[in-house]
Amino acid sequence: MDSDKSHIDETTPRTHPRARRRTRQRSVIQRVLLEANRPLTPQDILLAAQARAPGLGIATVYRTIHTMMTEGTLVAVGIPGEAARYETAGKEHHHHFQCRECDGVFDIQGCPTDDLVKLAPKGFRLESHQVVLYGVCPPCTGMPA
Amino acid sequence: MDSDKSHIDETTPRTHPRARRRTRQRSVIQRVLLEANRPLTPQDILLAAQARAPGLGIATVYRTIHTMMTEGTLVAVGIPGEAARYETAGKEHHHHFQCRECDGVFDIQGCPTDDLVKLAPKGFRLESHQVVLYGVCPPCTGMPA
DNA sequence: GTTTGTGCAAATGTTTTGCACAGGC
DNA sequence: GCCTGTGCAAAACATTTGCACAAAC
Repeated sequence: MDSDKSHIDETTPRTHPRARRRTRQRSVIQRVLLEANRPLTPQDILLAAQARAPGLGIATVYRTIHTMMTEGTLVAVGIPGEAARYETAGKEHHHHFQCRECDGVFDIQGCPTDDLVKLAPKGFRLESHQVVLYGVCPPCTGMPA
Repeated sequence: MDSDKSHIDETTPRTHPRARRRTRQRSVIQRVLLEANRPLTPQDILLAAQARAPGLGIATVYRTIHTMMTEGTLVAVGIPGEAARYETAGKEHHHHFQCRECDGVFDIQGCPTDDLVKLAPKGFRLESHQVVLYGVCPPCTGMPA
């Protein structure tokens, strides 16, 4: 659906059927994650990445996720009972809102860090935290987005 | 590849090969959930329930989880990248702490509700929320529990 | 040359579903 | 009798891993 060279530098020399696109798929995945302004599931990432690099496999998505999480450049966002979603860690510290109507996840600003720190019981070393708000997003309440 | 009766003594009245334990397994599962004072994974629930009702199947665990979530008597606790954990909803409102060393999840008391309410952007209808703190638990820091 | 990243497919793990049947009504 | 809950097994879906080989160095 897109001629590779159109927007992917990827310097693809296009030699054999399957001899190409051997350049860092990771960069493709990173771009997808950077451009999304909300957490994505592995499947979301796969689909978006395949649009840019056809043939990219799900294994590469998972491997890249793990690599980036280890590096600390990606964070997992937990949504109860659902597949994990991931987003780049570079962003300003923030939290999420999930709409129970459309299941969409939105970034929200602000964080009562000081209040959360007080929650950690004695003896527990607090390193990070996550807040998820649930409710209904503007479109789903009938309001304009 | 095992003769059923060979090792399932388990107080099995042993009438027919599989004519027994036909009573509400759900009550067994509910008891397990009530007695646990922390969120459990479906596998945790299965093991604990099987100790009380041998032969109870994983499908029953999942079906009961769904039923109870629909009723609102069970809530899912989201831990990024891991299997969902569940706990009874009746408890006092609280949140969780997960140790990154042992992966254990602990209940913690207190909740800065008022501060969290302020986080919801205009137009978003806030219905509930969840806070997860991450760090290291006392045993894993070398301190006595 | 060696090392690394990748696609593919198989393996593993998790959750859901179809079905037959026991128990409660 | 009918309805519901259940065990079992298979299916569906999610995630990880082994392997061969191309690309990068």
